[in-house]
Amino acid sequence: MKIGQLAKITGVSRDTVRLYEKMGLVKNVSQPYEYNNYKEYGDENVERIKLVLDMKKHGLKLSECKEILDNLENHENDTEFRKKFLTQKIEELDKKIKELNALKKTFETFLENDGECDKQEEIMKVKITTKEEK
Amino acid sequence: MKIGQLAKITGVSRDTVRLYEKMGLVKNVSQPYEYNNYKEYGDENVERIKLVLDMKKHGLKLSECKEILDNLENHENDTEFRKKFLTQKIEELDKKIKELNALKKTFETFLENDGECDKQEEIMKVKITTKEEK
DNA sequence: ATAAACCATGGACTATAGTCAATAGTCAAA
DNA sequence: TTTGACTATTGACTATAGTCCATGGTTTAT
Repeated sequence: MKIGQLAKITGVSRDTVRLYEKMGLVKNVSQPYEYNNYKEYGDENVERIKLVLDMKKHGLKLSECKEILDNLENHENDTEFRKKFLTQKIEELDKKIKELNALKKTFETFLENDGECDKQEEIMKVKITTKEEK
Repeated sequence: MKIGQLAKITGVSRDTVRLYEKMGLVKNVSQPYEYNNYKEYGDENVERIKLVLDMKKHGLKLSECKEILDNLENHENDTEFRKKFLTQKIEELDKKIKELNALKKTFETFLENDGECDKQEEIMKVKITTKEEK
């Protein structure tokens, strides 16, 4: 498929596809054909980009996404490696989920304490402590 | 407290504190004292920065963190507003948690399918489809 | 056939979130 | 008292993740 179609399907801009291509997140791209100078993008790039967007959404930077894609693709037959690698990634996700739940709880505490102020008194109130003396 | 102490407690650099101060994430900062040109930072900034780091970790940008802090601090007595606002933030967190769980499931699928290839064949295999003809 | 929409490439530009260096003054410990 | 650590401010620099533009060629629909 051509770049425009790939961009459209995945919902990113052509420029973004080109950036991802340069970074190695989009692969299996043909050389520009002689007869029209256009390039052909392998279909798997749809899934690659979607996975990248998914990971990016949760704070992974593109270099980290690349590392993950590379590790999975470069060890297709090394079951041991993949198992270790994926298990680790899953653990990292679990950690993130826990953190998010903690943050959620923080907000819920703010909510609960409203009306009967308590914790947000500490945290959210601007105490104007103008120390002018030494 | 002075900037160095605030930085140390929260684990960010002095420069970061200064940046946050300029952005309004760190507040209640005195003018530089005449006798030594140093500034005094209110203690609440510890909690503010910690909350910012917590939110940042999950993809919120500083401007969004500021919006949240501002909304909470500027509506201390508007229980209705706070309730609506916090409820919405909590919903957003829930959405993120769901997304993370989905991503986790994706990785778990990769893991399960190892050995008996299946889905990752589609996604992870580089099919070298070198189309040279029109 | 011609305009609109597409493609490739390169470079400039933007926003975000910092970090670093220069300058200059202050504090604290040896 | 002098060195090292701290502070303020400004501006430059960095990395990340794009976007936009210019140029020039191609394809497609009218």
